[in-house]
Amino acid sequence: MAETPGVVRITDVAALAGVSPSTVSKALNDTGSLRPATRARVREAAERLGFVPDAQARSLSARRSFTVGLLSTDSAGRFSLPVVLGAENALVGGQISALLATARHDAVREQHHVRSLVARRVDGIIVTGRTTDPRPPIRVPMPVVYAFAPSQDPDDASVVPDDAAGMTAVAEHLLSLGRTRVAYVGGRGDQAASVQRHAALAAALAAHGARIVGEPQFGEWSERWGRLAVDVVLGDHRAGDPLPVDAIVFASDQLARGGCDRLRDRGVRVPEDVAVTGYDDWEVMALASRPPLTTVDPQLDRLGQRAAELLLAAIDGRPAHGTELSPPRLVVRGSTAGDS
Amino acid sequence: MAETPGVVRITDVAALAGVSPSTVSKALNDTGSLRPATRARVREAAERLGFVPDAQARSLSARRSFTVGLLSTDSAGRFSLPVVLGAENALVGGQISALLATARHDAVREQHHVRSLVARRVDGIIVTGRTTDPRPPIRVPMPVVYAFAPSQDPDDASVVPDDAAGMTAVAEHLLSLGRTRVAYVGGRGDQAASVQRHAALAAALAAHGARIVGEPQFGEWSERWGRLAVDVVLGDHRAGDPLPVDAIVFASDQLARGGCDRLRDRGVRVPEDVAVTGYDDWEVMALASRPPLTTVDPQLDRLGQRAAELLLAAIDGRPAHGTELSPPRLVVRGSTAGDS
DNA sequence: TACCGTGAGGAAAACGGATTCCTAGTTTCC
DNA sequence: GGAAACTAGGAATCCGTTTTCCTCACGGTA
Repeated sequence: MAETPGVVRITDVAALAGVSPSTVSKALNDTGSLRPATRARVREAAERLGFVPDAQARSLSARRSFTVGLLSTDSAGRFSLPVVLGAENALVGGQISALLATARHDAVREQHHVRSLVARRVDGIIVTGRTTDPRPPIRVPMPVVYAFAPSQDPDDASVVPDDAAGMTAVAEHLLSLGRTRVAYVGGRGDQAASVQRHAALAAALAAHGARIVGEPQFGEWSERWGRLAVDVVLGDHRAGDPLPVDAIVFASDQLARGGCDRLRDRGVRVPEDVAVTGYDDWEVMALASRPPLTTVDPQLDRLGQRAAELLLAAIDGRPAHGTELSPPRLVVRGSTAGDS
Repeated sequence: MAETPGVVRITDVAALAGVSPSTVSKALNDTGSLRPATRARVREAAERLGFVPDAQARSLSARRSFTVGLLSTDSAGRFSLPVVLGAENALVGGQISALLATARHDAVREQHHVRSLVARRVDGIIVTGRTTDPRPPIRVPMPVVYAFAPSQDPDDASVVPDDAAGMTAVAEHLLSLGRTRVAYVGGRGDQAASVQRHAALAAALAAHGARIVGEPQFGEWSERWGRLAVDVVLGDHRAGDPLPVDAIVFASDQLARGGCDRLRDRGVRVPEDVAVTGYDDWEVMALASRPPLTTVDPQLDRLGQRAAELLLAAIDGRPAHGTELSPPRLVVRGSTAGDS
């Protein structure tokens, strides 16, 4: 093959600067001892030619690939996508490239992807999942950080959203508005997100002498269930009667949006009669809801970023252990406060 | 460095199969002349060990990296995500890995990513965008396929959703239901998706002797605008009066959902009085709408897959030129048909 | 002036594992 | 029994950057 056009090699830079390739390498990597003038001349030549060192050749001597794998069990990506993007973004800063591997919830495919990443000698892997339920660890000869879905092995490095902090913020927000009769509506009862959020809400309310009204309601993660759950919570309440609750905490924005719709249908005013909160800050839901939802933004991009930081540190020989919580952010909108 | 544990090399397979590395290579690549029995034995050994050839070493002799870049201008990814996933999926089949590069709508960052991909000697690049509006081409010394957002250069290989086909299907569906007084509500008037869909709808209706009632309405891609647009379309219509339209075609599911909500608020029955259609088949919108939306699924995963196929062909020396249309699929639900 | 230390830059080896000639050994068929 | 065809191994090859020596020149010191 003739030399590929458009690709600039270190020898081209060397020729333009009138030095040897090794000098170029030293100049660009700030190693060796060179006269400042030479260094500058080489730098300028590299700049002029738009030289970017060949990553493959680079990894040859460096014995690392400057590449990490992003393994996602969740191809649909409602949650893992922001995590992946956050991670990718943080990696770019460190001159690291991201290999995408989506396994669409299929163990065989995942195994295949893992092998492929190992074959490519990635420096590390970030594993994300579809839910916050702990997942089986992968066994690979390089550092791994689990993001969003933690590893079942508590010694592995994981970063998960701090749902307890999120729900505590919700509870304190509601209490500060004087709401004390709070109902909880979750999604699937077999998932950590439903259960943990309930537990955190109950604990936060209890800490201020309040508690959840009635049983927590579990169903599915859909607007439909949000609507139905409102009927369950309100029971046979009729317009004019005193309401059994003055706030409903939903475990997702979808649920909360369905809830708002149903409350409106039944003539219950939000937030005057009943305050409503969601979770996730999925803007397309939270903003389209009437009224817009007070919710918790889990800041998944930051979570992904943090996972990338931990992975880079591990690659650098400073591995982390255990599960780290990534802080959420309360977003107050019209469904609890009257101002919008 | 001692041999990294967990990494299976060709020598390991060779040892297990009791042959030499070169024999393993020939067996797995179907080259050279080997006894079928030997081939089978090697294959089994490779299978047992989970051998995946080191991509770097492979690229040494093959003079290609077996890696392609997925350059996305759209980090949020409502549309580019399915495209990227579809592409990634198609690539995996060809033993190709996907390097993710998201540029979040920033030319400088994009340039940086492009350089990085070139430095990694990717075999090709798939470029996706946030909208279907044509985008400036990138200049790189390897094949490029533009997916979703076509290149401004008509000679470049692009794959875009066939909105005309989608809207034609919508028009024919409505006409088959006897609806002839059709209004159109688009999103942003400066975007191709809004404008082209309108043109296609108008043309399809005209082909059957019908035409769009009133002016096309353009606004923004939100449920809010969908609601407002209904008021514009219905004008000062009051319950009981004959309606000015018997169908409203919205350019997105979000718009259509807002439209349905507003129609219901005003006492107009969907689909009995007015049929409603959306676009995108964004399930979280289309299914949560009351009634569920008849819509067009652009099948973006297939589009991404097709882009990957074209790229692989181009890498293989058979480049494509011009823009290819990727077929959509009409999804009929309760907002036009009564059955659900 | 001779010697040594040091700074600057070049030459060449190392990096890595799959691939691919080329050749030797083995079978098969007249 | 010999020649052709087949099978499989040995060793060179692939790539561009990094890194390790080395050399050479220069200046300071004895």
